[in-house]
Amino acid sequence: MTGTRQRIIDASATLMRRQGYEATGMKEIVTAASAPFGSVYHFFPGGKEQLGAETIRWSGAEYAKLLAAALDSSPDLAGGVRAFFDGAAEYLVATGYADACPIATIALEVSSHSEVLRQACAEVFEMWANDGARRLEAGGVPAGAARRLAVEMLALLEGAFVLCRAARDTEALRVAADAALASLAAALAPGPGAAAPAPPGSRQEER
Amino acid sequence: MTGTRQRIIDASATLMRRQGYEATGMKEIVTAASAPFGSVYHFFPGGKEQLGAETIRWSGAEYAKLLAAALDSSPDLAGGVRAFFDGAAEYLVATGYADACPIATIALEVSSHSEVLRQACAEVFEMWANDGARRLEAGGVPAGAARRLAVEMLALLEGAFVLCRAARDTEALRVAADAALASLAAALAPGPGAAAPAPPGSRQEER
DNA sequence: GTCTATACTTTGATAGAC
DNA sequence: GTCTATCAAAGTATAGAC
Repeated sequence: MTGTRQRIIDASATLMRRQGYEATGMKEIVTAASAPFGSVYHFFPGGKEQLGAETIRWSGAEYAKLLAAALDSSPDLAGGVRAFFDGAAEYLVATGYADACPIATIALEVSSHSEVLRQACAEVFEMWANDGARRLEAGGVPAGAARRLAVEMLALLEGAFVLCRAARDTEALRVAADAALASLAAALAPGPGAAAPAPPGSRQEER
Repeated sequence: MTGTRQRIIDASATLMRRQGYEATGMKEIVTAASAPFGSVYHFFPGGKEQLGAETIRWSGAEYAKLLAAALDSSPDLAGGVRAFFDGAAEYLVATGYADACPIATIALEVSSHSEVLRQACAEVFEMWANDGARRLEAGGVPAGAARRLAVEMLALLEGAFVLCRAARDTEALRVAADAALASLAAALAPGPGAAAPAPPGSRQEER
């Protein structure tokens, strides 16, 4: 049995992921969490902003686990990256194009409005980029290129989410996945200009 | 002297670009537009949703002009792409990381809430992708790769905007620009595996 | 600590004088 | 067509009984 406090965060995360921060009301959250209205101010005396900050950090940690699981699902890096993008697209379609990045909507909404929430989003993005860079480096990407490639992949993912949700179509995610894999292959190649051998089992695109 | 109606759209575009759709109030808009409150319902009988839709379409068309101007500023494609990303980063910093994509925040907010607004955003993104693909093709990118490359660049741009606004840092935009130029160079290369000659005057990165 | 009732503010929207 | 006054509803937040 999960506690009331965590149920509130769960409900907040689900609603804010789909609707954003501004459109999600405190009453809506406690209703979805099956909690009395007063509870939210008992557990989060800082009000909506505190709840928002905790929602962002919790969602960010959960999504990092998802990323790790996808990368672990394949022996080679390319397969893991492909699995993550494929899984994101599948989930997006399954939820009627509602559930993409758990914090991107909030990030854009609050960046110029709440320093507390903006920073919480920044920390989550930074954690994802760091985690990604470490995994890339462990998989053979040169140290000097790992961070750059991780940020590139994250930007491709986030941008594709924006386009896919608006279009109700997965084209952008498929394009982003191919682009991410092509950049990965280039980074894994021994030298610039030389063609990288395609890892076995990966659907390598040529560019 | 611009009309009241256009002044309202201007104000709406500026505010929604920075704060999004939900956080921007009708009263805030008419105040910024120096218009009486009743005017907004005189010109936009459909209320906030109609004003939002017109704001999205107008902002989208304006941004398309900006894209065209950047691409026209350089004789070669790579220089134009570089100019656009550089200009976006410069403007972002100049506005205190407030002004990035004019419609991305709205797109994420309303995608699961208003079909009218979602479609308006989808049409704008589609127009940008189409414009981009045509320019790429005119610049020498093979017909089969132009659309894919345009969508990739758009995703890189949108994703970088999300990351840059949250981090208050231009790293992601710089990474996205390099990635876009690398993909462009690969698409312009005569055959896969062969190195593309760097166009004169462009700051070509090797990967 | 759980829950209800309510205070106060702001929202989108309308009516109607001019 | 311009502008003011106002409405009903929803927003966040608080007080206080239990």
